[in-house]
Amino acid sequence: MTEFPGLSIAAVERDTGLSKDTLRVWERRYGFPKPLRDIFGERLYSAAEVDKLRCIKRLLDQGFRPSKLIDSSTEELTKLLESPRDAVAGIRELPSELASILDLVKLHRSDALRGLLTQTLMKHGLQQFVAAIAAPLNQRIGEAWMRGEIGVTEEHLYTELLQNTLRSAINAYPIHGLRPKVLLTTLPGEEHSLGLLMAEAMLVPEGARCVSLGIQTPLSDILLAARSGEVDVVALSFSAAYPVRHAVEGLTSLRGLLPEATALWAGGEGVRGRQRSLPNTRVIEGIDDTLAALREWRTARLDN
Amino acid sequence: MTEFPGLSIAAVERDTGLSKDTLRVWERRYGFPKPLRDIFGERLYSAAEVDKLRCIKRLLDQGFRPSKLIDSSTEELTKLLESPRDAVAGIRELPSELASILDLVKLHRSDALRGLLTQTLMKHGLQQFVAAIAAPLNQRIGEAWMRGEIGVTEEHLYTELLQNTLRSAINAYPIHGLRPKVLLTTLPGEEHSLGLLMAEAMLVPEGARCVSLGIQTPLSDILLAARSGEVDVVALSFSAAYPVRHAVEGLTSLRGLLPEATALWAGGEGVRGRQRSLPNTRVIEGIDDTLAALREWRTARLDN
DNA sequence: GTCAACGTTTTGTCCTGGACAATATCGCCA
DNA sequence: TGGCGATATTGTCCAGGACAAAACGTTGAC
Repeated sequence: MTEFPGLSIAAVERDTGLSKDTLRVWERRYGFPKPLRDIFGERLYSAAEVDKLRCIKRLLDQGFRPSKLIDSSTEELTKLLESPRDAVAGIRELPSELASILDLVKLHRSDALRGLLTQTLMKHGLQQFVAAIAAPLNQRIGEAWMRGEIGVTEEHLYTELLQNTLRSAINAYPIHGLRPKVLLTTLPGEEHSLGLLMAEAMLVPEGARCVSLGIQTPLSDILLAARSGEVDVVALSFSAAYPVRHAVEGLTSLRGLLPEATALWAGGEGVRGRQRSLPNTRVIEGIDDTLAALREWRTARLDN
Repeated sequence: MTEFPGLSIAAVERDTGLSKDTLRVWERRYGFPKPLRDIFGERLYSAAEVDKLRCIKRLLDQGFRPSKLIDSSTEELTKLLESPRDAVAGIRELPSELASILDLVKLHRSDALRGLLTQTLMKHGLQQFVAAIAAPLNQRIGEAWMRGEIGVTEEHLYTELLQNTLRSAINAYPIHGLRPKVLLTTLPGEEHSLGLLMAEAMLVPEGARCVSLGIQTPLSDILLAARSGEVDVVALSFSAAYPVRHAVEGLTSLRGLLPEATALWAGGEGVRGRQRSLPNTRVIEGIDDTLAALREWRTARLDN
């Protein structure tokens, strides 16, 4: 490896998501980061500094304040990232925004809805937004549709706009980590993609490397992709509408064909409470449980 | 509607792709843009300024220099954008990027692919990206899939990532204009959503107000939405896989049921060359034709 | 006339250091 | 315990200076 000189401030902005202004003001106030300068006084950030900045950014998104983090070492920060994840499960009463969104859906106020979704996402961060807003909302919308309170149009509109919001946020994450590499998709016949998208939204901020294939990938192609791509986890989503029998059959046969080292996760209403029928498969009970599954995978990997 | 005060510099950066630094230095050097200031001296850009900036950015991407453009009116810039698109921007050497993207798809390099898509989009602007990159690429991928050169996995991966990229860009447009209000969807049975997304991506930068319902909206619900929502145009997308007979039948019956004042557009491979069978429906031949259809609607509206 | 080399202009990005709005945190009192 | 000002923290904005990289224009040799 040739000694690399360092990253420019623009590169660090892209890689960490911290604005140039923020990087400069931190240096002024806290003395970190303290990048070298090139011949002409421009900042050159080291790889170590960028790593630490990435950790800090992630903790920031979880509600920590910069001053509490900036003096810690990268190791301490990493530990903090892994262990005490109550922050996400914490604050749990956001019914006001939830109701507002639901109202806008019923009124077809698509512009306002788009704005409110984005705004709510910004305010709570991606994971909180998914866990506390999007997931409950999906359920409400589904119920309302069953009761005939809302029509197909409203449900479609909501799905589209939520998809835009989530995909924007996912796409904006500068670096999708390394391990585990998670392959996300659904079996043929499953029409719903929101579950997949929500799972991806939970995983990406944790530094998991997500590869989504969207819905309806044939079993043989899932296997092919999992084998050729050095995939650590195959994650499938099943909506309430998916026949349980198909889900269990598909998962069992997939489990038999996948390499033993590859984990298999199954989530969504369609498999809720089916852990007993699915040995060697991790059934994810509710969107929060995604993070638990991830933590389990990581600790298991440390022991080996 | 309440009079909106203006956009902050951060909003304009997101909206136009011009950095804050660039915006400030242009103001200093050229005297444009010259935004108002709020109580506390912060810039507030008007909608007109942002429109002009968008034009300039697009021309910049085509090889013009700022100093030659900055004194022209928005009308002159628009004319420049429309007429000599192929003459000046004869720089149609996009096959290199196209080939790179195709290679990355084949190699499953999802992270690199994501980066390249975003980067290419930034470089060419949303509309150019769709017309010159995304649309041809779709065709290539489709052909390669038919010939067995690529598998389901690759095609799914490509679709997902392109969707992320386009939805991010669409979602980033802060103000979706006012007229025409366009309702985008597909008839039941259509599985492909990329055509819809590309159409939306072409329309949104033109100031059309797009409401997408995603795929597979029943005819009755399309009618309901069109009537209740004061929709000017209903736009449907048909992939090559969609049975022509169904398309023609669906469109004909929809045309009969929609108010006369509501325009009906149909696009995609599935209806290409079918204008003769579809009176009072505007068949959109190719993605570029979307803009022509929009222009027609607007001039027709002026005459009335 | 073509093309390479070199000086000039244009243009985007980076710099410093100051300021302030928005938000979080703390201390107080009911 | 819970509301509510005071205070501290933090991100973003501003001005104006500077310079590297790229585009442009000119010259001269072949």
